[in-house]
Amino acid sequence: MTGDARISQLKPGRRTDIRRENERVILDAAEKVFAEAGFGGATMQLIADMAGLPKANLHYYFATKEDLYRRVVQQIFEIWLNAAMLFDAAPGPVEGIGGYIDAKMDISRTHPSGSKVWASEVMHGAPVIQDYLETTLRDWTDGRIAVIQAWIDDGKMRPVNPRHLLYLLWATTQHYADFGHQIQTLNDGAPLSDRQWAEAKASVKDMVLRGIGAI
Amino acid sequence: MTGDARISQLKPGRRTDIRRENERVILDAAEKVFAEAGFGGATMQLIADMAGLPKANLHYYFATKEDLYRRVVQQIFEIWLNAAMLFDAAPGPVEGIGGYIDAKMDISRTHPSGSKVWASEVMHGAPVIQDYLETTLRDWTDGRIAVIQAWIDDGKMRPVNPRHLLYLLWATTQHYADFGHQIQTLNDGAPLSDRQWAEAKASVKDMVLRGIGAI
DNA sequence: TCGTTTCCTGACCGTATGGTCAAGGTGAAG
DNA sequence: CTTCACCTTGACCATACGGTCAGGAAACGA
Repeated sequence: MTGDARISQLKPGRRTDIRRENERVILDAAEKVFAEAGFGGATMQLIADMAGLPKANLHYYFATKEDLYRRVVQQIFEIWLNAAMLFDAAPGPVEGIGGYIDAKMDISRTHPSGSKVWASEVMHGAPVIQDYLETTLRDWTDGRIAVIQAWIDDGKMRPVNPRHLLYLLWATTQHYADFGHQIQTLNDGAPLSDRQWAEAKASVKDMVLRGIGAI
Repeated sequence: MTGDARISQLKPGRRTDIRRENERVILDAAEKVFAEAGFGGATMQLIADMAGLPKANLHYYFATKEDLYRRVVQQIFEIWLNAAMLFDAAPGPVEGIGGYIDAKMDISRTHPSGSKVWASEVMHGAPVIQDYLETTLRDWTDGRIAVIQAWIDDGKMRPVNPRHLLYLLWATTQHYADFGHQIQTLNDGAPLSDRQWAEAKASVKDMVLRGIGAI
């Protein structure tokens, strides 16, 4: 009880470390609770319990529930963007889009809560991250459309509509996180095994890359 | 639109008509509010305002918020199932899957709120419709997998994993409803026009049917 | 007309929630 | 040891929410 395993710092124990560590714990708990209950259904008490901290302590680090939620969504957005970089260094659609599918599928498996929070936020009209949609996401989308168009112009894939290809990629890869519960239910209640995840990734890549004439 | 002209009965004014009409108005309002705010974020007062009825009147027709929500979700589930019938009467994947994509895309356009409520329900672990997932949806899925497998065996399409093909279809078509706000934002803030919807449907069908070697 | 069933609704209630606060704890620097 | 900035938290508060209820208004059938 006294030996709190929360902080495993050995040497520094700096104040900033306490802050960083607690913010980390709270954000992780909040991501789960927001994903499972939605913004309205989530309660600060629930998040506090899951974080193993008293509720008042959350308000010391995050002024309001909305502030906490905003931080969670921003965190997810960065993960999306990082995964998106695979697109650029690729010589063609097989590596670029194939790698993007791999990355997004991996994220759906490792960060399902984040994906759900993002989906929920967008479904509710993106009250918190509307500006991100209008700036960062739009710019990124335009850039990727240009890359795909270049591949098309180079004859590396069929002339498909790049925008709707992106939507198909987003939809399909995130489906394995957002609708993970439905997929699990249709899998006799068991989470997808390593083998099944590999099969899912291979199937998606196969259908998409064939669909765009890249293989 | 849920006009405020609640009761436009001229002749019969039957009791059952009053009940039916008010339930209709309430369910429509509830679908919108649940879609926009989630179950937790939705309030009976909000639904009442949108329905143009006093809150106490909602509780006359629907005992609890959860009852009302349950009815909304069931209503959506039936729409899904109806659209799914197109699958059966088709001689091959071009008509069957192509028609299914058309139908699902149309639903995404005409019933975006319903799709969002369904998505939200599943994302939160399907607390209300878990039994539907385990029975009706599972049976339907197994049946469609058999149909697709038969098409594959008949050489009408490439041997893809039918289950993951279904997931790709669900994900992509519902994406246009669930992420409609994001799509609209990336479309300069304007809803997709008739022409753009047609382009979306054509693009999805083209990529999918090519991906499975049906065309 | 009267009686009965159904519908309508303002006022009310217990509870749970987001948020506040003041008092106390903690650790490092001087 | 003292100081001081930072961290912790039980207790508390105002509000908003889901739900209740009693009493009245319509809508029928007879």
